[in-house]
Amino acid sequence: MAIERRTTRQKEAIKAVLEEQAGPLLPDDIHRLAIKAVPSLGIATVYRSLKNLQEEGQVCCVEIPGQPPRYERTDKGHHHHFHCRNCGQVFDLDKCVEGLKKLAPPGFMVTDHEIILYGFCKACAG
Amino acid sequence: MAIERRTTRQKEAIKAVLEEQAGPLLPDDIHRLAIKAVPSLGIATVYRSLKNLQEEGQVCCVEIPGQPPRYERTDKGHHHHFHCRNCGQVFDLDKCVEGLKKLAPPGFMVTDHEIILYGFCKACAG
DNA sequence: TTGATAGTGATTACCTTTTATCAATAGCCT
DNA sequence: AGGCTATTGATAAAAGGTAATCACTATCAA
Repeated sequence: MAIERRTTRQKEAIKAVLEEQAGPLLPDDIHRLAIKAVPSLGIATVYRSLKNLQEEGQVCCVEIPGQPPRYERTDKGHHHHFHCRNCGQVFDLDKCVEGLKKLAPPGFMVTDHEIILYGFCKACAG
Repeated sequence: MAIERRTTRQKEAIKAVLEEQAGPLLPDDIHRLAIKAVPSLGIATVYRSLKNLQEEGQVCCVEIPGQPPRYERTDKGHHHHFHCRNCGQVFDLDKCVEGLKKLAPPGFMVTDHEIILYGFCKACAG
């Protein structure tokens, strides 16, 4: 049978951090934020929980080229990301664009896509 | 003074591979292809040459999320990439789309962007 | 042709992120 | 409350890609 899952303060804290946050977070960010609720929280537990949450489909992985994976809730629907070149933060973009499939050459089958905008966020551009 | 640069069979072979190839290549791909011209070619030389070519502006780095950097010539102009989920190859897409800057929230400054299509290339979809 | 030295190749070291280890702790069922 | 065992935290170690080392080779100016 499947392994019994127990509710722990650590897991709850990690889930809460992902719940509150708008954009995707690095494991280290999650650790830094969740440690406020559970000071003893270790980074290994963050990685373990993220793995479990991914398997359960509650969390997914967001990759910005050249950077380690970030994680966010899966319940946000189709969206893309903005990466600030100054502060490094990643923001969600809720809209998408049309005509992406037309970029592919004939014979190519497009199943999905990714758009990443780069620049300066409101705080860094101001 | 700057270090004197010498012409070698190794560098020429690496440049030739990048010249011929359509899409961006992994260091390992470059090695595998260039070794046909120079059988003794070591992987270290590939990394060294790529670094030099980047500094000289002849080559740039292309990153597909979750994958190690690939390299391609810089003389191809603005374009995007298609990543085949079956064979893993990366193809160039010469067109782009409009309205990308509109995806960013008010106050955000967009300097550049990246579009990556995923799916199956002609050979793998057929 | 020759000599100074940039370049090479095999290997090792490195760096960063992620996973494994393991004794100790803490959920949860009875 | 008691006991089984999932979970934790500190640490070591793995994994993957890249850079450093160093003795040897090869380029190129003289």
